[in-house]
Amino acid sequence: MSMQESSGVALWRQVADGIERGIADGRFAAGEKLPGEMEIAETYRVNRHTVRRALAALAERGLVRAERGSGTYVEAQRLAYPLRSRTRFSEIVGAGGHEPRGQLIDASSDTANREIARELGLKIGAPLIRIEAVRLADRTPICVSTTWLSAERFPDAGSVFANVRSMTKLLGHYGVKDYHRASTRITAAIVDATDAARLDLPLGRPVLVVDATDVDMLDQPLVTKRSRFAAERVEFLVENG
Amino acid sequence: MSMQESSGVALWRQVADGIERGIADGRFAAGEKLPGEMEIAETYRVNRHTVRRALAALAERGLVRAERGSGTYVEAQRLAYPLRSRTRFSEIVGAGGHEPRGQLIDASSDTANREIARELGLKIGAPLIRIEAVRLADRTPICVSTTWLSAERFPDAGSVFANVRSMTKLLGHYGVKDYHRASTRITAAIVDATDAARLDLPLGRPVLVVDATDVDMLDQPLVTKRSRFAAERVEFLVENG
DNA sequence: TCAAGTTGTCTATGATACTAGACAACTTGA
DNA sequence: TCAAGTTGTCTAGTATCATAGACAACTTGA
Repeated sequence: MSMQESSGVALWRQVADGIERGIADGRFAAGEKLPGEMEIAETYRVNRHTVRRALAALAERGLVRAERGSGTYVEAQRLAYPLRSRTRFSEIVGAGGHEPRGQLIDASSDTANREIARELGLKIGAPLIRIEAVRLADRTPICVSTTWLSAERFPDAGSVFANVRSMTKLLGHYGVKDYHRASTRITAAIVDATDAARLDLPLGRPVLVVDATDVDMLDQPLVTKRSRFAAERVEFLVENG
Repeated sequence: MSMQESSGVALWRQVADGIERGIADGRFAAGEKLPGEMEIAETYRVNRHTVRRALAALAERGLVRAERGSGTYVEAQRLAYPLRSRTRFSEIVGAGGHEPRGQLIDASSDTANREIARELGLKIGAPLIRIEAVRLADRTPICVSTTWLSAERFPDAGSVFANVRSMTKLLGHYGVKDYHRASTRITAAIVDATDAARLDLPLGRPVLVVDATDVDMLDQPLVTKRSRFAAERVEFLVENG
């Protein structure tokens, strides 16, 4: 069968636009499996290779993700993550209509190096508790963070976090009613092997690395942490002014 | 120079869209000459042939018209031609901001065939006056019409029309103060050679063929006519309700 | 009448788009 | 373990897109 008209818009682009419209208007929900390439080819009356071209274009933009042997899936919308003074993972994720989850990976003892000592207002070598945790929205890992707290001020913080699975609740357990972000530094890197496994992320993908320190209402440092966000799953929003 | 990106939209289409936008927002006024093909090619950084492809697409849609040796011109906006009970060419054209003109081509005697006799309420073979006229907006021919009137009721109508060049005025000359459209039938056809010359239209172009009969306030038939409109120059508006 | 500038048409070449078929690699569920 | 279904990757052929150059046909204005 021949082209009926030369519209000046490539077939693969027409297919890609059609699928994108389907995603935008919810006909294909986030995380859902698209029809097979063959089926798409039939509905649009084009060759399977043309469909693959369309899907490749969508994949490059992060709208879909192909899994060999399984299917092509609609990528979850990037989580909008506003960077405000008051930054609570659970609140941000909940506001996005997702269920926030936290999962303890490891809690151990550590001692303050110079940077952490400066951030927390402690002496170098001061006893610390280091908490490794992964935080998820619904079932999707969003970030892994390494959090350091003073072992003197927050004794046994590791087992407390294992129970409450939320930094906000952990601090509340120690009588901290409120806290806010004192400083935030953002860089990017390639995910390392251990983080890749924890984030369920292929090797080679970029992560957003966030170094942050939270303080209480008297500006006393509470915790400092380094979080690694799967770049393709979040979008930081900086609020100016 | 190579393509900077594969957008899935053909270059000629991008050029065509750009020019069309220019026409739509008035950067290229109706009747105005577009830049030369070479100049357009330079501004869009494409080959002249690519520009020609774009212009051909626009010409096919009637937006521009190429004149060999001279240039490519923006076609006049299609004349909005409402089809109402009260249909006066001069009023419609005047309302569009154009100067209505009429030009007598031929006036001759005729006799009523069955159709015309029925439309005008005459007997078959009744004497008629047949007027061939072309009607223009500014200097652009819009339509040619063949009008039949009863020779008994409108004696010498041909020479009267030659003077007043308006059907409304002609009827007024015979004491008809007002009239309105009784019936309108619309079809389409390909322009014939004589009409093509009168409309200044290339052969092969479509025309809208309108058969209409006007009656006076007592519903007595006055004139019946067949008009051929250059399809690319008008746009009939049917007002519902 | 002539020169400059315009659109129209031809040939040619390379890049890209689309189709077609085959098979490999992988996942899933029975 | 196996069969069915999925995506990934080849090769190949045809059509369209885009570029390039040359010249014809025509219009315009000096």
